[in-house]
Amino acid sequence: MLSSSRFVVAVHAMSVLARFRGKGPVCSALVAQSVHTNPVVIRRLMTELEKAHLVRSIAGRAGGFELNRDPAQITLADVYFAVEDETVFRMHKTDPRSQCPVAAQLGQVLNAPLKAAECALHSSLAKTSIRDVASAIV
Amino acid sequence: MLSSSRFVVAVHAMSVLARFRGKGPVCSALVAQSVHTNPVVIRRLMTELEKAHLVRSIAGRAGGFELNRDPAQITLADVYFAVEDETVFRMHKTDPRSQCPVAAQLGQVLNAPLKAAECALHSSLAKTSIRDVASAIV
DNA sequence: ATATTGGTAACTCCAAGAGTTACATCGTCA
DNA sequence: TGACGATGTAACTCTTGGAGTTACCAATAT
Repeated sequence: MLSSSRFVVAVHAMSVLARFRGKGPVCSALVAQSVHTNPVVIRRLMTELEKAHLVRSIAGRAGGFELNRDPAQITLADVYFAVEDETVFRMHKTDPRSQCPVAAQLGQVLNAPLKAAECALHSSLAKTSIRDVASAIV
Repeated sequence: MLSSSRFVVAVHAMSVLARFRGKGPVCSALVAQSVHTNPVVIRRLMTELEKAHLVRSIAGRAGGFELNRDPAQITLADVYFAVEDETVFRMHKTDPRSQCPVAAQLGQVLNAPLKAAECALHSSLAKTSIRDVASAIV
């Protein structure tokens, strides 16, 4: 499985937005300070979250980012799959015409169980919402 | 989530070993040919699988690798966690003394749901054995 | 003895994330 | 309407980690 810290950072950012909900947009610099990173990194993440309709951006002066839905309606699964576009399992190159039947057929054989595992991960992450996370923070 | 192709390659190698089970050890060069990689890469992987007691190595001439258990008793979860030692989710650095309560507490708050998700992944992968994989290959 | 195999160190190569700087663009507000 | 403060994004560097490769030592069957 390939993992960066993108997912956790995205959850972090979404939690900040949740806590500022109703108080106007939050600028990337403020989120970046909390995450302890660069504003551009946050904006790039936000671009992906916006594509997934989880946040919206407001341009211009006094602009920033807001959650695009009730935080109770945004789950960790939503965030995960918005930001980690790769599939969970990375295949190596297999040659379907290989002499070795394992090399030739492994991809197809693993397809179902790996999909199932990805589904299980999704279901588990879907049980926790951004509201759950944000409200657990004092 | 951080993913390399290590997991899938390990399953590939284990499947090859399963098919040669009872016919003596399989050398790294043969596995490497099937996986289409370098024998050293296979040996390095095998070292990790051996630490997890999934395979054993036989040194010297006519040596190689064998499964260390009945392939029906080795699951994809065993292989996954033998080879992807990282936890599934990578945290960013958080400062517990941060002014921002999100930064200070996020790690602790996410701990349980992320553990649960990792568990769910484990359970799903545990449903498929190396025997299942190997026997699905003609 | 010798040939063949694993074990492992040391190095290079490559890809991807993260960080940074710079700048165009947008929209508010004085 | 003009300036300011924000996003959007390109371009670049730095770092990290996996993968590939070469080389050589240790082990062991023949």
